[in-house]
Amino acid sequence: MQEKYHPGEIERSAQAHWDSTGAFRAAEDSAKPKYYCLSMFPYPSGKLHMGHVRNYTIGDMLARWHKMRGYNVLQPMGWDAFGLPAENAAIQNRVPPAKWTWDNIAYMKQQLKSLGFGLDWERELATCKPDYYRWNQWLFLRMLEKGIAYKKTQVVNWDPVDQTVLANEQVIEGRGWRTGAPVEKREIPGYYLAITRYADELLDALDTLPGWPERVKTMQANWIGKSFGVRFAFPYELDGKAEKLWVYTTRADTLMGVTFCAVAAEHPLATLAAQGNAALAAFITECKHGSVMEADIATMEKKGMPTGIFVAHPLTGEKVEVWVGNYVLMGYGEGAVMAVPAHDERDFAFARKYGLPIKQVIDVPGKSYSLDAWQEWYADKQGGICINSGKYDGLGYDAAIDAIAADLKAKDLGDKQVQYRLRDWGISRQRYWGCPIPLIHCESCGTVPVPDDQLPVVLPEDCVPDGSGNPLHKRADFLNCACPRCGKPAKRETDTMDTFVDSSWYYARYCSAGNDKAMVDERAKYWMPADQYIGGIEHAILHLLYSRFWTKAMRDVGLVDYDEPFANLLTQGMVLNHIFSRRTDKGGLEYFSPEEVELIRNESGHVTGATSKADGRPVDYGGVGTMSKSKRNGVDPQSLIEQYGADTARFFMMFASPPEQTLEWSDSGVEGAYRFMKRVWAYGHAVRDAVAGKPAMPEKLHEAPAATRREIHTVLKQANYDLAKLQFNTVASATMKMLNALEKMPRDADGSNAVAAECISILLRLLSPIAPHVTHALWVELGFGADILAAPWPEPLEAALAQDEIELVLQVNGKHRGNLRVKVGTDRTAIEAAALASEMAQKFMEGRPAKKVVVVPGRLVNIVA
RNA sequence: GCCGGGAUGGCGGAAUCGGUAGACGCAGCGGACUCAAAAUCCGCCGCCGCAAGGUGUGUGGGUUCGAGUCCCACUCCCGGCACCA
Repeated sequence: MQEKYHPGEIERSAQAHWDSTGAFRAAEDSAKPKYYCLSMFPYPSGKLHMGHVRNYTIGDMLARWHKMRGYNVLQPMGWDAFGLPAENAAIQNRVPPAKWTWDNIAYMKQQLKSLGFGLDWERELATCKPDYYRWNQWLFLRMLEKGIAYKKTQVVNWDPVDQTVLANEQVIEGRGWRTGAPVEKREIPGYYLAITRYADELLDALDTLPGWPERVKTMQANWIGKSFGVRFAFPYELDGKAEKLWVYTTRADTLMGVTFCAVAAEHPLATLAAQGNAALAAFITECKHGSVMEADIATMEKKGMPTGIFVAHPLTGEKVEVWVGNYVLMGYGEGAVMAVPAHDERDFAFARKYGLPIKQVIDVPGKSYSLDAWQEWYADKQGGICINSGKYDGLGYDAAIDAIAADLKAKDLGDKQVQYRLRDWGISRQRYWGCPIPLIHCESCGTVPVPDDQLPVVLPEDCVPDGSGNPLHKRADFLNCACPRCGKPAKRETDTMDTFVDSSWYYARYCSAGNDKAMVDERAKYWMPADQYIGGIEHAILHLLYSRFWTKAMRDVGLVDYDEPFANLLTQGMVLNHIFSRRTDKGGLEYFSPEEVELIRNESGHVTGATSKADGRPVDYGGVGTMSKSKRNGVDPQSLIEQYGADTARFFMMFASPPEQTLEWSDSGVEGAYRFMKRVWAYGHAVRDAVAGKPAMPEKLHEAPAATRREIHTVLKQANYDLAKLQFNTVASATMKMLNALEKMPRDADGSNAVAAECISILLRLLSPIAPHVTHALWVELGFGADILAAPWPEPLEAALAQDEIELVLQVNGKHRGNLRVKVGTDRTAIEAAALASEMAQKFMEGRPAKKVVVVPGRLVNIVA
């Protein structure tokens, strides 16, 4: 064994040991309690980035910690292998997405191995493999049978130049990213999953997840957005026939303040009014431009135009004009809203812009209403009472809604209704690199499901998309088939599934690896639900909600017997880096990686801009943002691993900040982690002979070794507390504190060898989940055993922690003035007396008598003078 | 815009229940070793001040013997917003 620290050799040898002993192969038949440690699988974008290193180091840390605490641990890994970046790479390099994806997987797998993660590779999966995605297709067909999957129209971003559907990400300021052409909204048919049927269960079951962060549960609850309101109609006549314009509101108490209604551009009333009204037709066309993203819609200028159509107020019969508003969405609610400008901020702004009447119907005592500016209280539900509302005057929020809903019901014009913000999950994608939707279109039989025995519908792997639509349209061998019902020639569906489908159940498939007869089997019942799920906070809503829904759907098909997939959730913060971009000639956006630019900083060191190293011209600085392939701001950990080794990379990543916190990337500081690894290695060698003698701990230790031992056990106690909180940065710093203390301990006093032996064994075990290679090598070298993974997790000893004096903080009037040493167990009166008698207290009391003395046991004394 | 989160030295961060603000590192400064450099080791290190001391946790208020921590109002930054994953 070498005295100098060579991480490359140490790490190769430790990894070879784990491989040859099958250290991380998980078996179901263990008497130990199981611990399923699951990290979100990566998209194979090419190389690992720092977010992956952070994610998987956290997971590996938890897995190894639990293994040493006696759990039967499963930690699998796989690939979220379908998706848009593979098509983008194909457009750029003319390489089939399949080849690009498999090459990336091979490279990233080798990177994961070099980081020493304790993964069970025998359960590896990739969602782009037919033996995986056939089960997406199979369950989709079950959902179709149960009516959970159904067809309706969806609104998509349409690039009129490339003649293709764009992802939201591909729309930049309302234009196509490649063509720069203004994007249009287009309605096309697609398949939906009725997640809203599970809305109540998805909401209520959040209470059964104590191991989930409150913030994630709050976000999901708000996303589901259960509201109690009133669905009612404004009656009107059309060609002599009675019609109704339906709307939904949570503010029925303000119904008497309605001064107009607004409908979406796609609403039938808008279409009707546009006939013979060229201006309105033009406005409706204008509304159909722009992106479908909610953020864009919410921030764009609110515009509207009257239709000339009037409906009747359901209670007063007064005429109310219908407007078309660009902010009303057809796909949400009824595609129409009532407008109460006096008590809704958006309606208020809209009414003021177009000179529409504003009628105050809610009053809060002590406040005065003014049309000059919107005030927060106008929308207050709690303190207000109805005014200008006829028979409802004087009623509060709840009473008014009850009365108004009852009157609407009596007129058969509406009733109370529970509504959700959550919408059904549209899973159709007009893209090539995804799981084919297993349907066949037959001229005689219509849409026919592919029979189970013909699954999977295999995606051809040799297509190369060119940016102008789905290449499957040109693949005769894929497209043409026989109708399963009548046998006549038919066409396959070319839409593929949203990749969120793939990631909604992969964790259950790890547990049933290799089964070609069933989606999941008995083994899933052993391992699921996952005891710990770890992944980025950016998945707080969509991926986690879809997975919860998919689990319930699988349960209802009888595949699994659990209700929720993830018992405990750790949402790691994003790893951020600077973003640089430049507008292309066509109006698209080109990103620059941080290595390709020279930074411009202001006096305080903040980045304000940059220039390209290639051409010297300025690039736009977009602030910091999450590391992503598309923004080209990811940092490849490979150079770190090569230069310093995996242990340093892992240690630094854990040390840098607590897991849940956002981390702005900077590689200064890696040196410190590397220095620490070298010091651990050197200290191990320095005490090797002392430890080899297996020195016994004496009954009575000398003062110096006793103090060192107390410090190590105190730090260990804190570290174990921090581990339970999943606060790994202070666990890393605890190992540094331990080494500092051990290095300072004089090695000649009686018992110092025994303390060194005990404490280095504690240090190595505490450090092993973070830096498993160096600790594995030293554990063996120092003769503690053949495998540190088999060693028990260290616990602090009470005997080592005992002390007879403690130091209290002495304050005068709340200001820290000194310290006070007292024997353990000194009573309050004696502490007060000692405090008052102390020199510092006398000095700062300046002769004033003590009005009060606050004693916090074990902590401080505060004299109020 | 809406929903969720965050802000502490030059930098990353620590401070468990409201009780010594800045643990542990990075950077910096001074020193030792060296022909020299690297590596390593020792010391200093929030700001103002010679010192005593004062001051300090994004901003402004409040509660308390005592506030980074609790309350109110605000600013900026990050994540999500349903076709990035």
